[in-house]
Amino acid sequence: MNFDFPQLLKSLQLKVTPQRLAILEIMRIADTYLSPEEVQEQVQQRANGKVGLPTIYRNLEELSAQGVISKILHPNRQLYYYFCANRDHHHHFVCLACRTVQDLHDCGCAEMASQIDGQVEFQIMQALGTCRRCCTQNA
Amino acid sequence: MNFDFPQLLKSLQLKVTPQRLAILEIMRIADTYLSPEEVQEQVQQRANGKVGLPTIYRNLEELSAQGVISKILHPNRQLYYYFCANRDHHHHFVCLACRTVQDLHDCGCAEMASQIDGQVEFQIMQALGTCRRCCTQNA
DNA sequence: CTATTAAATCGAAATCATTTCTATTTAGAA
DNA sequence: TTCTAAATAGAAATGATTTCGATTTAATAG
Ligand SMILES: [Mn+2]
Ligand SMILES: [Mn+2]
Ligand SMILES: [Zn+2]
Ligand SMILES: [Zn+2]
Repeated sequence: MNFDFPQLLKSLQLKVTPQRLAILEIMRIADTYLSPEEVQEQVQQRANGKVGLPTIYRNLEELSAQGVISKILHPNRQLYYYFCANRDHHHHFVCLACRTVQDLHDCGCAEMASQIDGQVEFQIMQALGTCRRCCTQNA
Repeated sequence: MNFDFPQLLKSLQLKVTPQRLAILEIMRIADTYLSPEEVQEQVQQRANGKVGLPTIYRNLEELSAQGVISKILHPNRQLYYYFCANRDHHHHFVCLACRTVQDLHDCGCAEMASQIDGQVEFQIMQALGTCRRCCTQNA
């Protein structure tokens, strides 16, 4: 992954704004998935500058659409995003207790897609549950 | 699948109400996924009796939680449900154009779960796109 | 450096799918 | 038939997300 965010944004034809850089930096250092509101809080804490919530929503969605960050599918149906440095094709296991995310390689995506009679546009694949650490603590 | 819905409801410890039976019947005969509002419309058309929207929402969610119907993950983030008679473990390919659903067997769920360091509670897996029929028509 | 402009941001307000609430009804059991 | 927990109805609330119009700004060219 390219951690030169200004460069990254340029390559995506997006203007390099302080708001975007702040959002990207917060996502990069977060070790759990975050809601848009949480991203806003952290951006304000760190950068000490205000960023409007619509701006957060717009950018998180844009970055997600471009594959820079990934969207977490949560049972509560609200939006959460996670920055993953791993650029290889893979999926995630999400701990609902501590909000951490594990990478999952070895998926059956390709063979799954091969049995589809049509044009695949999205492939959703994600596991949810309780990570070992959280299992142990609450046992 | 047990198409004796009264029996099915009893086995799930749910009361056999006309509303539930109407919802189940509509879901069974639908050949596409449906939104709660669409279920309501069709229930009213067919049964000629009113069913409140909260009742529809509550029951669709309950039946989905019990595995009787499946929830469709749609990019617009609204709720959709689909009744699938196939009781074997499998997943779905959803056509966003005509709303039809294809069964997908041969998933890598098990091996995927095996690499997870924790307790899996949900496994989300779904493909979205355009079915061959729709591809052909719009070509 | 300045001018230009499309893109981006802002805050306020709107949206609307979904949920909650409470009174009433009803299925199922005794 | 009586009883009661479960289910339903309709009205109202909810609140995460989106939209809007005005303003600012990044990027480009001269
Ligand atoms: Mn990852
Ligand atoms: Mn199916
Ligand atoms: Zn955990
Ligand atoms: Zn189709």
